[in-house]
Amino acid sequence: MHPTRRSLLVSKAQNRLSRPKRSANPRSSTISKRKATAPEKVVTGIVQTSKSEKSRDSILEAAAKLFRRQGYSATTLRQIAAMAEIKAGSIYYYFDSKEQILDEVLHLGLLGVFEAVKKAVKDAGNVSHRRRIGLAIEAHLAALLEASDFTSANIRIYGQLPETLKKRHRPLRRAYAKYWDQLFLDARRAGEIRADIEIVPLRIFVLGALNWTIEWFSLDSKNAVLKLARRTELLIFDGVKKA
Amino acid sequence: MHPTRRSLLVSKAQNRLSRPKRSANPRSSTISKRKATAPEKVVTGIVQTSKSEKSRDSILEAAAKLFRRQGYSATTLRQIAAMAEIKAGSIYYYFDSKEQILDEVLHLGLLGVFEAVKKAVKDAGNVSHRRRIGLAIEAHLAALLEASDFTSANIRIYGQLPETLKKRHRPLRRAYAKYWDQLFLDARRAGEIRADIEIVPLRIFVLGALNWTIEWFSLDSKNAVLKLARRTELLIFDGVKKA
Amino acid sequence: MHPTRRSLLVSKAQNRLSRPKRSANPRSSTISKRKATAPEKVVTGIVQTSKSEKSRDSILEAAAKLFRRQGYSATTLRQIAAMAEIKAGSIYYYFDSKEQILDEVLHLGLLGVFEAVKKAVKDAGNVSHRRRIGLAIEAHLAALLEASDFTSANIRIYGQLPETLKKRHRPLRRAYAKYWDQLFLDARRAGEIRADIEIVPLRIFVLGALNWTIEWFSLDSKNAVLKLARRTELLIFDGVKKA
Amino acid sequence: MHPTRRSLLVSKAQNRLSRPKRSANPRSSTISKRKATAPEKVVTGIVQTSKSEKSRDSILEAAAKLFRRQGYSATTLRQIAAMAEIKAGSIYYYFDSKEQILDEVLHLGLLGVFEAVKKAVKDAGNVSHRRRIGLAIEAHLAALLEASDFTSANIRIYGQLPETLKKRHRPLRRAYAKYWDQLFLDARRAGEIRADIEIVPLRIFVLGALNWTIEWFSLDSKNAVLKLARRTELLIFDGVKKA
DNA sequence: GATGAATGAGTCTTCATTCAT
DNA sequence: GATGAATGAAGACTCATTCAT
Repeated sequence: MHPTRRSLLVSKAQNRLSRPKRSANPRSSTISKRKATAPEKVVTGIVQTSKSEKSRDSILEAAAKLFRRQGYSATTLRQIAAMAEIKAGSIYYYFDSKEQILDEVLHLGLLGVFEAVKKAVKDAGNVSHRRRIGLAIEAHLAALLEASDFTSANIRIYGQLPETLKKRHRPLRRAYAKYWDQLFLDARRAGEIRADIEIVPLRIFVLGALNWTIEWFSLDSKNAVLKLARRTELLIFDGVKKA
Repeated sequence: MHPTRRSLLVSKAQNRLSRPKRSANPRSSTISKRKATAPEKVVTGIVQTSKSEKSRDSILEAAAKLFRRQGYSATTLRQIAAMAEIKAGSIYYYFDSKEQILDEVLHLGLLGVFEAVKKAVKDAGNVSHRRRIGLAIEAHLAALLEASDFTSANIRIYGQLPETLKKRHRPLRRAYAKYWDQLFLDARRAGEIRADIEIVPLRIFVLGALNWTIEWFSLDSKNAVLKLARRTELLIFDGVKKA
Repeated sequence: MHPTRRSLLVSKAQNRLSRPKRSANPRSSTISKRKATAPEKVVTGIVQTSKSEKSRDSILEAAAKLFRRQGYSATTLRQIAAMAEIKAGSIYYYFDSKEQILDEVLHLGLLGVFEAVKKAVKDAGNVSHRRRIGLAIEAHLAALLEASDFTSANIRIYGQLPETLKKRHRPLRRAYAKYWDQLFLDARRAGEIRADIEIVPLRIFVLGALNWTIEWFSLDSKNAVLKLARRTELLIFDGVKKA
Repeated sequence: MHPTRRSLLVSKAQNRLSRPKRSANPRSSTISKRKATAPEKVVTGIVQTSKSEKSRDSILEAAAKLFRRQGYSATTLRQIAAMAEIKAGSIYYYFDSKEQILDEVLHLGLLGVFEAVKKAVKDAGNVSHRRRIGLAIEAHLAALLEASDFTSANIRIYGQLPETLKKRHRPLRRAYAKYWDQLFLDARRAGEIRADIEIVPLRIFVLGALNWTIEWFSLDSKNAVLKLARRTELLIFDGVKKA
């Protein structure tokens, strides 16, 4: 995920995330974006993240990596701090609680796949529905297996979180599901998917097969993800039986 | 899982599980099976578990349910004790550590699906390979979604455990994977699966799709699992595209 | 320590030890001695300890050994039970509490040296004071290093016990100290010890040197204790300097 | 023990003690000594310990006092914390475990006597061997009975610790014993001790007599320790018998 | 006589969190 | 911005003790 993208995501996240710790939190993304327009940055054309923001990001990245690997409960703030190369106490300069970090990680993770998939589909232009879905599969897998740890953290830990923590993310999750349903629906309408296939079970089936890859997959060869995506598309569309 | 079955599983588990807390652990299922031959039990034909064993089992069951729901780290011994209706300290009469409980839950869970699937396949008799695989799918889903919480706990939490804890279960996991590979291999040899389908990716794909159901599925209608199994078999074999 | 002796000690201990657990405690040594006069035992002339008493004794012996080795706090009832080859719960058939076991161990230990020393001195007959003290030294060392673990347990752990537990044993301890003081006093009066030597510091010095041997000594050669005793007597009487 | 001395000891201890809790432990005495060169401290000439170090030291001091009084097992971290006037959890900011506290207490205690004795002997200058040994005796007794609780804690509890804990301290203990052996050896070579006296038993005898004083001695009069030392020297060299 | 099963109080230890500096 | 120091609540685990059988 590029810094630019990240900043965007953070800013959106910020909107729906909890109570800023201090009345005027200087690290709210609103301000950071404002800072991004500051002279010296405009010059380079690159979004320079301030030192402060770098810390904030490295906390999130460390958290994502650890959540993904060990789960939420098993991850301590000290582990996160160590990986982010700061002291545990400093985390509270950026976040109100461990829970808030989780919230942000989850949100960024979901936003990550969602936007990647949408972009892939949009960039596809005028192609067959099968191809469009194939590209969505590839984007989903890439977000999960290649990009950042945010998406994989989300997929891995979401199921085990208490209701309270899940609640906030349900709308976006539902939206993502709907997006896939639409892809399949369009394909069925266009006759590229048999009429007797029910959409929701299909989506569950497909996303399940995709998400489960975190448990087994390890990035070895160059375009492993691409190959995996192709194979998966093939299985889904053609099935396994002899014609 | 029937008590009978469970006892069997426990006894096997016992063999490979760590240091029995007391030199001669009287709660080993070996003894309980011996007890099962006592007069009054022979009459009823039902394996009566002793009070002691009931406690042990209810600890395991509670642990499985909680591990499945919240993960290993987030589950406290007090929660397990509360659900098993004993006091936390008493757990240590039956187990040496939380880790040992985990070990046993994981083992029973894996043994559970594995034996269920093997049985389903064996009982199928002389049927097509597709049918055989369909039955395996059904058995796997049933173990995961209907039977006990052991299998679902295993599937859900395994990925987040530290290496040390996973290690002990790897052999059986590998055996289970091999078992599925064989099912697919046989089907391909018999020409029921296209020759260009690679077995290992297929198995990963299929088991992923099955396992992921824990994240979404909730037992509502009567034969929900059966329907799910049929639909999944259809997707896998026929794919989604129009003939 | 011979069973006979032991029984005696136990009976005395009993008198000053705490509240019998049950109104009519069948294991009080009074009763056990009565049992010892039962026909079949009179015949053999040997004090046969009943099975019950054997358990009681082995608990005490195990406790002494463990207290000596690890201290009182670090020793668990389960360790004692294991070494006595019974189950932890059964200890409560013989003793009211861990504290009571301690009490008895301490008492037996002190009584042990005390009586051994008195006997050695009495058996010496008409000898020089130096010889008498030499024999006392030997007896003390033998009780400490050879005989049972009761005396060494006492010497080792007494200093770290809370006041409440020490209190009960103070009278006997004082009596033992007085006994040694008398030995030295007699020797001084008889001119075998210089007149300028103060008795109490001398006794502290000597007993200190003797007691400390538990920390270093290990029984290797046959009459190691005897040699140690001789050497110690020599050091005490002659000192180290050239005549 | 003076703060200065203590700091020194701590720093040496630090070197050989286990895994500092955090990569760069800021409470190492190295830093504190550096701090000691800060202006205001140079003025007073007194080593001002930082607040942090004060806590660490008071934990150690409390531990030493309690270990000495009750033994290691019987001492709880809450007791240590209470005496050090902090909360139990805070102990873990400075130490990894109760065991590490023990380790440090033991080490400081042994180092304490050892250095005190060496210093006393070195400062003695050109004196008779008897006088030198007399001074060593005095220094040993002073370390044990007057100075800190570290040495007395060491002497009292060492014998009851499990092998694992003793192991680390054996080299220094052996070195201390060797040091005394050398003192006696020199004296014997110089003809101040009879040729027939064996060194090792003599050292055991002498140190035993000295160490045992913890069990009885209580500081009452001003130069009680000095008197005790003189008396002990006299007993050792001249023995008790009439010339 | 003896024990299997259980418990409650307490132990060491961890950890999110706070806050003065 | 950042951290060193501290804390309280909770976690896993231990242990003396109890008691029905």
